[in-house]
Amino acid sequence: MVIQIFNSLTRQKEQFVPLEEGKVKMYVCGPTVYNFIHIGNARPVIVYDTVRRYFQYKGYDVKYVSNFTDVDDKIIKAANELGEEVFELTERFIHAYFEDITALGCKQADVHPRVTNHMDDIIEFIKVLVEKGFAYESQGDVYYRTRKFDGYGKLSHQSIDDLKVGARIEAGEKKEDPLDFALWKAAKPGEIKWESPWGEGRPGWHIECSVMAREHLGDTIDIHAGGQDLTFPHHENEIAQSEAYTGKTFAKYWMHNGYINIDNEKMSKSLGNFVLVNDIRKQIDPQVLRFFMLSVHYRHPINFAQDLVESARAGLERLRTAYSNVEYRLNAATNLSDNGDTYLEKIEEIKKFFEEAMDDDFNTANAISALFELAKLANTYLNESNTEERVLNALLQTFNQLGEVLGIQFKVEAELLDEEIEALIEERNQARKNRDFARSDEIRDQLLSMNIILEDTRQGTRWKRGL
RNA sequence: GGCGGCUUAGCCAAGUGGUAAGGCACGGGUCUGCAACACCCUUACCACCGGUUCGAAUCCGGUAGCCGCCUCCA
Repeated sequence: MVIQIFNSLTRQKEQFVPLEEGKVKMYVCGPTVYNFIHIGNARPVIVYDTVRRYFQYKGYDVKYVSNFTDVDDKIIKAANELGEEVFELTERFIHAYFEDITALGCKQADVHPRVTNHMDDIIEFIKVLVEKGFAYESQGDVYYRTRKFDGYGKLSHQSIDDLKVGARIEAGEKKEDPLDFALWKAAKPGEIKWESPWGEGRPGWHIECSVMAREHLGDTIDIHAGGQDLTFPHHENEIAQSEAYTGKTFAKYWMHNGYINIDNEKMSKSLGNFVLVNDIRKQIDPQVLRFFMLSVHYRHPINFAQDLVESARAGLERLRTAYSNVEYRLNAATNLSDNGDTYLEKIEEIKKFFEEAMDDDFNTANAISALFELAKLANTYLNESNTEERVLNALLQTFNQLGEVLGIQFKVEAELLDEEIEALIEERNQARKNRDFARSDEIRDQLLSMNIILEDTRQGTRWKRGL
């Protein structure tokens, strides 16, 4: 099957055809590193990590690039407020970023380019745009001449004149046209700065992505992705810069994920309802957060609320329980059943359903429903009196394969109980044999208070930790 | 004003022409010493109005409500 991607550029689902057979070149706009990331920043990281994982599952060789914006106004402001050097601040939050996304089950990109490491490339790029007449210098700033670029507005589907209506016109404007945007900004006294043909300064916000995408992935890339809010102006401007520079298509497919609301309200500074990944992942299992995010289609808004996360938690727990129950049964497989093939076929059907869901514009909500089907199948199988290792193994393997695509682990690391707890379980089983249920219930409650949940089965007493 | 999105059961959420996946919660049942896990059963006037069609949650038109973007920083 072929993957269909909803392309923001055409506003349609399109078949994914790679530029180069078997390869995918992806660029995902990364964070401006002046603070810890919040869950709104985390959504694209999780979503596109999953996209990447699915391409890999399908056998593609993916080159995944995601930048760090490590110099910009917000960073300079934060550094000033904290009395910290810009590079110290950014280094600190880049480190924190990796910690956060790793906890969320996201792999690092193949390349994490930083603006400050590409200053020469950026200056060179701007120079070419000036030479070609797509940019002009004005009092130490350099601006992009949007009127000069024919396709301006094609991503946000706005005509340049409509855009102009909304554009701010400010006094003392150094731009020729209000729609023009800065490629290079002259440094103000005391600000971090780099030498350039236009004087000391630093790059504008949009130019970095054009430069770094080209540097690491080439003139044309397969997929360029980011949050919906980046469509305009950021991505529109990237297209203008890159296509003016190369004369080629910048990105074939544009993907944009929806926003996150907090308790049905927009996350905003004024409301003070920012949820930092660094805080929330200490309260909620980050795997639950990831599972929660993937339970909604990536292009739709998602509402972050305690009861909804709790419901996701319960769902993930159901999947994990099914997984560990299959594992537990592996020790008691009789290999006597005669309906193993039927189950193996059903597993294949579920896998197919999963793939069809993911092929259809990465419909993770449906993909997750396939996992619930798998759990139900596993549970039904475990109710059979005879089970075969090959079926149990196929169930576990499928859980693992599909979980790998979503970045969700069902397997809980094997853990040895202390002798004390083992002894308690043993004591309880003795008590049960002796029909001393008062004592056995007492022990069960005692273990429960240690977050150890006991489940009695025909094959013995199994235990798990609460999620 | 321009462009776009959303409205499906108590809650969440799939579903773009053939009378509604899945999850959470609730209720009933089976299993269990009791539980837990699990399984079975039950639960939908698809915002509203009109149209196209043999047939629409799905297409078209309209209405209502909610939401996003329309250039950072100064």
